Amino acid sequence: MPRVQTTFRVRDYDLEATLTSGQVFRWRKNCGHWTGVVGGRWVRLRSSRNRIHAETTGPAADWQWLREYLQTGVDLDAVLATFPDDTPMRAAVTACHGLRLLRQDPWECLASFILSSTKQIVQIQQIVALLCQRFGREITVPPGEPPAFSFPSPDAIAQATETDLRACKMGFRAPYLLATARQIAGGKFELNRPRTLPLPEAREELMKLPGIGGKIADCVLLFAYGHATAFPVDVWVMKAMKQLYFPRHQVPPARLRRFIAAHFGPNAGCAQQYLFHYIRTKLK
DNA sequence: TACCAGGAGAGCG
DNA sequence: CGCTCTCATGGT
Repeated sequence: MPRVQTTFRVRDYDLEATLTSGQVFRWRKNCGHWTGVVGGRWVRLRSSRNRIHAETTGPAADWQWLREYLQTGVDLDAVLATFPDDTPMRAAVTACHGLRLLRQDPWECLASFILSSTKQIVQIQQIVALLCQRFGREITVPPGEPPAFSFPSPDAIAQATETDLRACKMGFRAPYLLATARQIAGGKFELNRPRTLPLPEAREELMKLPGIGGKIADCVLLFAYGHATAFPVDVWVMKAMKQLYFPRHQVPPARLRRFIAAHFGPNAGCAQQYLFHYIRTKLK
C-alpha cells in the first residue's frame, strides 16, 4: 500500500487548537505531527506557516474527503467578522486565533458525544480509543506505525452487549450508546435527516435518541451537520458566559439562553467554540 | 476520603 | 415546567 501525501494552502489555521478544542477525540500528537483516523483512513497532519501537510495510505486520487473534514475552504476572516464586537469575544479571538470548526462524520460525532457526558476530554479520548480497538476494524497504516482502528459502525455496536460496552469504561452511558446504535442499525433513525431539516426540527429529531439531550444534540448539529448557529452550552460555556458577560450577578438560565440566541449572530457555534477554548485553556 | 468531571433521564411538586 | 437525584469510572 503506497504512502501518499499532499499540502493544503491555508490562512489562519491553528491545527493544534482545532484538534485539541474538544470537538473531536481521536487525534494524537507525536514529534510535531498529528495522527488520526478520518473516514476509515489513517492520516498524519503537520502544519507549518500557511500550510497543512497531509499524509495517508493510498490510493488517494483526490483529497476532497480531507478538505471537507478540515474545512480548509472556509474563509475564517469572513466568519470572525460576523462575531459580536465586544470585549470577551475580542479577547477569545485574539487568544485563539486560527481555531476552526471541523466537519465530522455524524455517527462518529453522535456516538462520541454520548460518551462525553460528565467526562473530561482525556477520559473521553480513552473511552473512544477502547471502543475503536474492540469494535472497529484494523486499518492499513504505513510500515512501522502502531495499529489503528476505524470508528465502529452502528451495526458493529448494535451487535455488542451492554457488558461488552461497559468494558470500554463508559459506565452508565453504555445502554444509551447501545440503544442509539440499534435504532440507527435497524433503520428507525435516518442519520442524514438532520442535515436537511431546519435547526429546531433537526434538534428535536436528534433528541429523540436515547442519551441525546439538548447539549449533545447541539454539538452534533454544529460539528457534524454544519448547522452554524447551533450553540452547545455546557458547564464551561456557562462559566464563560457568567464570568465574561454577567460578572457579579446571578443570571437565570432562561435569560442567558435568550441572550445567547440574540447576541452571537450567524456563526454563533464558531463563536461558542472560541469562548469554550478560551476559558478552558487561557482563563481556567 | 470526598469530590468532581463538556449531561441525560426519571421522579417529584 | 423547574428542581433534585442518580447513574459509572478515574483522577486529584
